[in-house]
Amino acid sequence: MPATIRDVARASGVHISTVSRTFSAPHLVNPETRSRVLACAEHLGYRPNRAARALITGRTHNIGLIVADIANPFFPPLIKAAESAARHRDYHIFVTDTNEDPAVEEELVHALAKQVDGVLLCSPRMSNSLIEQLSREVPLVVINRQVTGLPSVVMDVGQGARLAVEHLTALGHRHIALLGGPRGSWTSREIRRAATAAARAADAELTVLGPNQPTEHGGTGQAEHVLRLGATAVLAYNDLMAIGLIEGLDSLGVRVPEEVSIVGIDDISLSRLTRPKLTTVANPTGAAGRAAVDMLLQHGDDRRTTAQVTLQTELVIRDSTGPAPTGKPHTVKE
Amino acid sequence: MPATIRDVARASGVHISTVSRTFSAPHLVNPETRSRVLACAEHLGYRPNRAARALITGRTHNIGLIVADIANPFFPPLIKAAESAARHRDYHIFVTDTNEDPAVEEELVHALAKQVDGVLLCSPRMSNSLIEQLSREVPLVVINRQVTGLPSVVMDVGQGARLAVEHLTALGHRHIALLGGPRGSWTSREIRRAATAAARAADAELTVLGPNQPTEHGGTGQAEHVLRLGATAVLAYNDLMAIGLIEGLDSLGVRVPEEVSIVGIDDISLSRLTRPKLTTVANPTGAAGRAAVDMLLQHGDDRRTTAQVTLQTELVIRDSTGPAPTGKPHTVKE
DNA sequence: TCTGGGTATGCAAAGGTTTGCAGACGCAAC
DNA sequence: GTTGCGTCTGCAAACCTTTGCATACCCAGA
Repeated sequence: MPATIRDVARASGVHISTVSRTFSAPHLVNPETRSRVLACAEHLGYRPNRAARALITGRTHNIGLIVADIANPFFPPLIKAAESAARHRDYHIFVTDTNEDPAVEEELVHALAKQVDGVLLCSPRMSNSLIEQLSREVPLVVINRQVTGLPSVVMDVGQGARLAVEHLTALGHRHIALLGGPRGSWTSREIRRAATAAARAADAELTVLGPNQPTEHGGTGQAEHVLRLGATAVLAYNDLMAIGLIEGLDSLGVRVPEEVSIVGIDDISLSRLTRPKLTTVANPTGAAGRAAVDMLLQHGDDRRTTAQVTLQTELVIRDSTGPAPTGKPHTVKE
Repeated sequence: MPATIRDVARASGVHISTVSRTFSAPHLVNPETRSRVLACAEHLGYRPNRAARALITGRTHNIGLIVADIANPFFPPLIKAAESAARHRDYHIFVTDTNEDPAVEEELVHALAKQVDGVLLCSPRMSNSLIEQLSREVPLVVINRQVTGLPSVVMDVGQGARLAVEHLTALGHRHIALLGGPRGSWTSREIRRAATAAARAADAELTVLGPNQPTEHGGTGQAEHVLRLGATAVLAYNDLMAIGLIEGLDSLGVRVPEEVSIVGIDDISLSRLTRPKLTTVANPTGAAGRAAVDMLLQHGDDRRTTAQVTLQTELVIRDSTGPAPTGKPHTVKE
């Protein structure tokens, strides 16, 4: 039903190669012929079949972007920035969601390969070795993870975690709980590493809780646990969990930050809307999305580039952190 | 570099057609041969090129999903439901974002055509005639809009708006402001139509403000306007705007719902997190996503099906609405 | 021994496009 | 009247698969 290059050639009385050139190398065809061809194409509603073109040129002008959970407000700004960067270079971004499932991740890379010129793997949950293996199938740029031999963009979440812990210890907190992220998360390991070191340096106790689902619910569910632990401050893997934790504590009658201080990570827009407003580590997600697209596209087919970009993070102090409570710790109501 | 069907054929000593059948019609090939071919394929890391396959079968097993703004929490549940429905039928969803720009919308349809078996057009901002025209290029299912001759899935937002207005008038509100959505939105027009009718029926006054950006910011910006108007209740185009409006009123020192009642639309998860919790019209976004995928896939190539599905909405009463204030209306602080 | 049927494989066209090469043509210079 | 060059266009191969048809073979039945 849709018109092909052959239809246009027939209608305008030229060979298909001339039609092809009219679109992809206009300077090679006589202006008169060109306008005739264009008129016929217009009239027939012809559009080059991008799949067929890609088959021969090897370029699809598409980029795949795989994220762990599109419902997590952390991702949309990154996605939008990537889309904007791609659009400027005449590329399109196809976003897919893995539901935090490593198996789906792998399958999506396979599905995208050959339909895109490269894949941005955002917060992958699968193993490094699998990622390396997949990178032989399609060019990969990894975001929120470092994989040796592969180009990557990470935010310096270790530094952020350190700043957060220092902020809390400076407020007098001696026992901090860390709400870990999901299994397989590089970021979660980094946070843990840095937070542990920072706590030790300040001679404070740090207890790791997890792994947890990186959602509001994952935070809510740990509220009781945090209280039982007797921690007076919590660093959460992300803002969503921090917000969930605030909710959970609230419904247990515990006030934030008077009784428990909470720090999130990401600085999603939502963190400015909650009460109290969330103290959090700001991640430059937009810059990360742009950088990833740049890295993928910059070096054409030259896959040897394995630059690793690290973006700075920043502690944003709002209302969910305060001085450690004096007196004895709260108790869980039975 | 990546292995093709030819490499596998050479390695296993059979014709390429046998390799092809090993993957797409295994029962047609001798078990012995099959396992030999599979071993070679495995060893070479061969994966069928989906683009090439699509070229000949005409099926890509991909579905495009175009949304107006991926950062709007309204969409992710819909996206996830669509993905899940698609996955069950061995399809993949490619999501793209238009930044609320009709021109980008059109371009994306063109880009997706031939790379997908159909496109789910979600909350389109372009004209009906353009949509019809594009539907000749690739099968389309429209969500959140009715276009004659095209399959569509809409939520009965008119009913929702009516319920909301009735709720407000029952609370004694005589002057309601309606925060309209973006230009080109079918939903916005429906809401306006239904709200106007419902207000007239209750003998209340309804003032339409807009068009507005369907974001938090779009709501914040209208706070002063609403006050100046003297309206005691507001129905917003979506929850994001409602939340923005609450913020805006809050910073003007106006209390919700004591002085102004606010109703949103969508019931995004965020609406349960704000203070006060938002009264809103719940949209069955998940069901809409699933229904759209079903409609697209159900009828194979039979494009004549133009079923129009309407899903029910529901008013969820929370804490942002209350009795109309007695006494004189508030005044804008200068 | 011949026929018939079933199974496994090969052959080649097809799908829509790009692109290196070669041919056609016109024109200027010698 | 050649030669040579430049511009435009056609030819056909190539990209990687799938699939209808033909072929080859084996085995059973008569």
